[in-house]
Amino acid sequence: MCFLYLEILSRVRERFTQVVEEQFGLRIEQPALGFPPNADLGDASITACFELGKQLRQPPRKIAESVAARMLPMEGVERVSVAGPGYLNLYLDRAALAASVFETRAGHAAKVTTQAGDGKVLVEHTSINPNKAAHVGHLRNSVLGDTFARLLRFAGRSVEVQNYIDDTGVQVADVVVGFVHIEGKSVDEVRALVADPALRFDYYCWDLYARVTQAYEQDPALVARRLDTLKAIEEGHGPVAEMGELISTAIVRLHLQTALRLGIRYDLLVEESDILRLDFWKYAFELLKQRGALRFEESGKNSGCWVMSLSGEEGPAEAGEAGDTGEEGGERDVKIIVRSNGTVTYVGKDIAYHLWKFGLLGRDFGYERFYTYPDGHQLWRTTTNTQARGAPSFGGASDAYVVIDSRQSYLQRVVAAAFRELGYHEQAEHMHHFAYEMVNLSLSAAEALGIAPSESDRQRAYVEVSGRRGLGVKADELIDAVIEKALAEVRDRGMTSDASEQEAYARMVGVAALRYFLLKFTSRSTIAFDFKDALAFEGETGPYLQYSVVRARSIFRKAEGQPAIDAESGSPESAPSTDALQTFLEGAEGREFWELVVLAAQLEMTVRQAEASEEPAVLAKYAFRLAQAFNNFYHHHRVLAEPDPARRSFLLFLVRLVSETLSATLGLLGIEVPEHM
RNA sequence: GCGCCUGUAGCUCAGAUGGAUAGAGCGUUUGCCUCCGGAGCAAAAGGUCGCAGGUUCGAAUCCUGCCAGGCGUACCA
Repeated sequence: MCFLYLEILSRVRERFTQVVEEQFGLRIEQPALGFPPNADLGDASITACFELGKQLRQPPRKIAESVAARMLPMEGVERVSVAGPGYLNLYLDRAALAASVFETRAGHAAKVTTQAGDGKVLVEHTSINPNKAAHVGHLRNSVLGDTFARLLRFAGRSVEVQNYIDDTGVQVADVVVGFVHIEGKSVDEVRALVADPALRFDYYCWDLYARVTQAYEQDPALVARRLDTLKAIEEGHGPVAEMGELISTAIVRLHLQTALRLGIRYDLLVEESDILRLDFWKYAFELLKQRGALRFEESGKNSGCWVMSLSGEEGPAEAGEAGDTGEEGGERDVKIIVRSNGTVTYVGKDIAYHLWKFGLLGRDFGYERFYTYPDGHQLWRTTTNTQARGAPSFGGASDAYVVIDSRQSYLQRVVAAAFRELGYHEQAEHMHHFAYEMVNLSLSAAEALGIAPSESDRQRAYVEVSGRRGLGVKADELIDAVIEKALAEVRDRGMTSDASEQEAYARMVGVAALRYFLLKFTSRSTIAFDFKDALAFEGETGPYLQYSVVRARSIFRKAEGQPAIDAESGSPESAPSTDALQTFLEGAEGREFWELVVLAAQLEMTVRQAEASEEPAVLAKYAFRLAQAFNNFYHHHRVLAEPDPARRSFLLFLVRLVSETLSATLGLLGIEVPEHM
């Protein structure tokens, strides 16, 4: 029997619903639950009696009292009480919950899946234009996507991570223009640059891209070259296309390495060029026309275009919109999908891609092995050769998350609207735009980078990152800086003199600092990037979390070395007896221990909340609260010096339970824990 | 103009489905190593939750209107 919070709460709901139905003949859906402000008032509470009071025209407290009398017996719940104007508070069976959490964390119990988990979930993230080095904003995307994928897996879902590569877009074309028309380089010369070990090709392109953007402003002829170049790249043959391919593949490989430094991996790279060359759009276009989702404009400003109507995009719910009889006559809410010259817009390609994601296109890519990760994990890439065999089955998902910044909301809504127009309402519901806000530069960060803020920048107190202008913090430079700082700390503390160990620890600490920094903000919050905050190792930071686990593990290491402590209690394989647990979890001091157990028991519930709200920060905050609670405990109780063996055994059990929970949580955040730090 | 988002402590931010005394980190001030690791612990100070109404047993949270910011609304991607 499992007593983790998630299960207990659903049992409580069930029971409450049942009792209310028996007693009042009223069927309620999802009774409201809450958490009391402190453990004296209980471990969970039902707040539904207030709502019921209205319906039954009775005082909530009276209802709560009459229901309370019949809630028990219930597995996992020891006591029920009524408080205040009508809270129904539940006191859990402390020994049972503690033992259950321990069994689960120690891997003795079956892993809890927090939901039904039918079908594959696809998470698309990173998707950086392959024409320059990645910057902090891209890191936010990747870390959010990667963390979300990790917690979906924990929740029992089968997850496929895709990275969309816009290898035929204007941004790649711009860099090609730079090489060809500004630097006068040949394909071979660019190839030599890529191969040059002394040169960071992505940094080189970062600068070149900024130069090209500037050059466009001074030389209109160059803008014409840009169009030719884009066309050649889209068509896919000739030296220009070859150079585009060369650049984008080289940059993608560098982006993969950057992501890998933070522990981020992918399953599949989807290339836009393959979507074009396999005519995915043609099939999507046919489908859209067949089902009347697109309309050809014979006249007006959009004459010659295929457009999609966006009115009523929120589904059939809003029938009563009589207001727009104005001069535009509803023409306002249309989106051009096919231009008057016959070419398809970005949204069109995205519609085709998403149809494929859900297995609705009736077509598939070819696949080739692209990269093997150090741990053997295979990364695939799409190709036009659909005859190749041996690849796993990609796509065909039942849920798709797209991690893109919030500026893309409109386009995401257009894709969903297209699905509804096609009659795929179910799939439209399962398309999730995982939106997040930008990373800007704080004034001090801008200053550190030698960027002079404009007057309006000063007023807003931040500077916008701009790849186009070459303004921003390069991802690798930031990772270098944070690891370098961590290395200095690790050396200072002298935990090890082995240089390669020091480097390994510094890498883990630096990555933890950076990942946690990017995760602790909710995605709706704009980050004003500041070096001081991002490089902090104290307070609410990744290293603080790691440190907590390191301390806990250090106790076990020392415990094993003490002959007075037997192997069993030194590293408890099983929980203490029920009697012992009850004894130590009672009373004023027991309450302190109990609060730790409760917190640890809430991991699954927290993961579910993070998943449902599409908010990894929820999990990050949970990790911090758990670490704080543990550090507090650590400071107030000496485990190894405890003279009473039974009590020492219990304290070890508690340390084990919490540290296992915390390291599991850190795993979900992509944070590794070094042995020393 | 229309649409979406944001406004909480000096600074940076949490506050799921309305719930019990609005929290944390940083910074400031002050304590704590005879004790398993001080990247730590504890305490103090710091709040008209942008403003004004409304809904109800109860509002930082929901509704309306203002104010201030951001983003979007391309035959760009």
